[in-house]
Amino acid sequence: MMVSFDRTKDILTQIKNPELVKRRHRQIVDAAVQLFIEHGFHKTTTRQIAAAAGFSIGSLYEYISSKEDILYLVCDAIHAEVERGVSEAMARAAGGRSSLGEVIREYFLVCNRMSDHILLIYQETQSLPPQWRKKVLENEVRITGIFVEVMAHLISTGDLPQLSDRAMELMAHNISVLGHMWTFRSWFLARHYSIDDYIELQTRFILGLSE
Amino acid sequence: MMVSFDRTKDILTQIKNPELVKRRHRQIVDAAVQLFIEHGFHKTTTRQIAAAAGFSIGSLYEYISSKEDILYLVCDAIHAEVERGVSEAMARAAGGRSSLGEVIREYFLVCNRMSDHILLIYQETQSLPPQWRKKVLENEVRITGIFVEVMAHLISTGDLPQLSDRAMELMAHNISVLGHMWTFRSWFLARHYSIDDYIELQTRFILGLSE
DNA sequence: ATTATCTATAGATCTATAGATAATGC
DNA sequence: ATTATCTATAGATCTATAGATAATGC
Repeated sequence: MMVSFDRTKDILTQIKNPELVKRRHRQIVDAAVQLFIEHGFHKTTTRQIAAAAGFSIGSLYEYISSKEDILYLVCDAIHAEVERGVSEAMARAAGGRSSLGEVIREYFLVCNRMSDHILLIYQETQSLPPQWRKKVLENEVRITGIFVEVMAHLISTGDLPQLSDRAMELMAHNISVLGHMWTFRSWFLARHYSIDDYIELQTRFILGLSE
Repeated sequence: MMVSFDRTKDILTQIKNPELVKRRHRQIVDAAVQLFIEHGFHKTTTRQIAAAAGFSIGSLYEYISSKEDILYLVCDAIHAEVERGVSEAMARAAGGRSSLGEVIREYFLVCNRMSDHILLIYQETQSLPPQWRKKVLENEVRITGIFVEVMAHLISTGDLPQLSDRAMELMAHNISVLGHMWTFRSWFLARHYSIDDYIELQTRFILGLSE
């Protein structure tokens, strides 16, 4: 899956042409995502990344200044892609008479589609230097914030029962994490439930409906 | 926090005295848990582990045959400790007239107490060789299974509404993961909720009660 | 004699860079 | 002249083991 990218500005580089930097960063990210998913961050070497991106190890280091830079580019690109997916999904869900059920459905489908990428974030965020780990966690909060907004809107239109702000915020986190759960427990869940089963059962669970 | 241990049998060793092996393995685990929590598995060296455990690098390798062995011992010890905590908690919750609310409360308190350890499992399980990753994931299923049993019992006594087996199993996974969520989102949650707030709100959420 | 421990290091990486070469634009 | 790329390797680790030494039990 292609992941979008635009965090060039945070990374030091020797190269003058900004368009070129952008293109090379994209190549680096696309190569690294696949390798990290397959082997993990630590077992992937900078040489492998350079080779997969199609240039030499020397050139690679003209566009980044450390291996951690690559992980940051990767995490940020994944979040951008997830956020884009969620925003589009929200727009689609808001098309008809929007309901929380549809929002959950669209979001869980994004999680299903980007399963490997979300798992990667769970496993490797810790390997980032602190200042960048912080940025990556802020991305996570921003995505959760989308659900808060949707829920607040649904409450205002009466399509969702009244909730305190704190309960609503926690519910937004729950929705986020139950989406992620499909990715990090798929080794079990996917053997017992299809993604559609999962969505249906979890929607009932979240909305507090009995069967 | 001390973590218990009994997976000596899986690890090859040159040493004849089984009691000694057990004691050394425990030392290795106790040293490694702290180092892994602080620096992660990959950034911790075998020398650091040997030093923290109180013997030489040469001796360390008499008791294990690879660095991954240590990670396996650590993951297994953590699961044993969590499982012990959960079992005790279940026993306590079952003391009076047991309710799912009390079970959740006791379990979430275990997660709160073992926060760093649970986080470690989330981050480093991937670094295990496949056969041992499998064992670690089985541990996770076993712990979830405890909730399934409790819920089945509560349904049989009428203390919990009727549920299909699949819905019940998924609910057990949700309880597990929402407990873990307190550990891997504490960077956000702990700033807004105390553990008691968290338990109360999540209990309402899981039981499908309105406010 | 056997078992456990230690010291010293082989051997294998891997990241990051220096310096040489090629490509581009005036 | 300037910018981008490549090759070759310095320098720094780190895991795992070989061989020497100490401790234990008969």
